[in-house]
Amino acid sequence: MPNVLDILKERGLFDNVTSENVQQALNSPVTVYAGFDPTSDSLQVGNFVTIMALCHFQRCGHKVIAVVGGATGMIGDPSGKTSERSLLSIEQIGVNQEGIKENLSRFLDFKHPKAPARIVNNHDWLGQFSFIGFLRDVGKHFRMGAMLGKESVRTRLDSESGMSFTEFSYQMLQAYDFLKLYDDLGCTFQIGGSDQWGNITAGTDLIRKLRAVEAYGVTLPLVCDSTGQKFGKSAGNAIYLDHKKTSYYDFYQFFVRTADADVVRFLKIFTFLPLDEIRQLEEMVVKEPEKREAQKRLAQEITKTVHGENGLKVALGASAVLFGEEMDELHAEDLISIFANVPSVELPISRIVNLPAIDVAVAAGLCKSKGEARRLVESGGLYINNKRIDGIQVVIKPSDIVDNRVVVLRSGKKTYLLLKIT
RNA sequence: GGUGGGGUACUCAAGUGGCCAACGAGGGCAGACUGUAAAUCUGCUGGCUAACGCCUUCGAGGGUUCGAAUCCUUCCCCCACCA
Repeated sequence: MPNVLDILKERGLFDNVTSENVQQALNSPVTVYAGFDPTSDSLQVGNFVTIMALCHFQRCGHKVIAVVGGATGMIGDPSGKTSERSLLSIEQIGVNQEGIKENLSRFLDFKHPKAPARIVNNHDWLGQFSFIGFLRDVGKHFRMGAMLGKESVRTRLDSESGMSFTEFSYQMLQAYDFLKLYDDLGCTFQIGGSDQWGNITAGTDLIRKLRAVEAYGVTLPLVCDSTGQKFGKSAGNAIYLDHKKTSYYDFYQFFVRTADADVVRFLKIFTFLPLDEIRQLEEMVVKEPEKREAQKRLAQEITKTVHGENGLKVALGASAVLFGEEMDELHAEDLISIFANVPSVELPISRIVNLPAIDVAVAAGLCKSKGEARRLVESGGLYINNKRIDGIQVVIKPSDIVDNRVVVLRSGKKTYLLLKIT
């Protein structure tokens, strides 16, 4: 059995460990957990690093647990945040938790005969506590000095915005999660982003103190692109795993647009491709960067994992057309299938024909306001059926509606939206 | 509880009675160039309007004034020190 730590290291998924004994401890099967915040009903590609790491653990024969932070999500982790976040309702967290379960099932094997992955919700145990009970049973074991020394606490205390007691308490909750998982499921490992260091060590400390057992933590790098931006955002919007939130096409395209400087690193982190194969792709980036073979491969691999063969097919089809020929000879059927499950809006014909293009762009949601639509046209960035609109007075003609059924709206080079006539 | 500092658009940050829809930077959007890359250059970046212009916005409310983000007042919130 390969040591998972070696794999993490060679794939650029390793940041730090809490103990020198980690490598050795991983020579035999262990139980490992990672937490996921239920801030949305779908995970984002920003969660990939943690997900991939969990996958590698499972592939190496370890038991993996995904913890949905149903309770901690109601508090808000201050780590890596500059300001306190708003609290989520219990109902919303329930909805989000279901979505996250579904997302993870695409990566982790929950039916593995020997070591099936499992998902638990920390609200199941943290929700049981009374305030007094928690302070007596858990809070008693925490020292102020250690808590105040945490990076996440110090940065916030030094900042303008300060920190509430609620957030300050977060580390105790996460530490208790770890303890609980150790007691109930024999979990001795926690993985998380490098910003989780303080929370993870809070847990290993608590377990050592109360159970006289060494528990371990492995932190993963915070993945940024070559411009220093945190990985996973496109135009400020997160890329979600749920195709209703991020279409197959947009998902695929997000990865196709990876910069040359990042693509090899991302292949290692976000795919299971053998390193030999990645090296070959690396050569192609150097020799024929304009072909974008590595980027395409990256996008294909990830899209296939997340959305399956079918999702990939849709994304490839759409990409081929939209970055290929004119769409004059295409019919409504083609367009609808190309745009299957991608951003599309239905409008009655009365809100389209003979109306200014800018009004339609707003009605379809391509632009937020008429002013924005006007500016878009003035800068030459609005297209109807891939033809540039060259004046704010241009109206949509009946002939612009392909087969009387659809209109393709486009903003800039790559933002497409299909308008269906009802 | 006391004293002092602060709350400005997506973010940071100027502005301290009219020239402020509000300097500047970042971010974002669009255009050019290109390889659906990077870098660079250009325009835009509260709402409505073809436009003149009108409307809403500077923590919240009230007030002074011909006129306030700017002055007064009450309240809320944050930071620092003291208790």
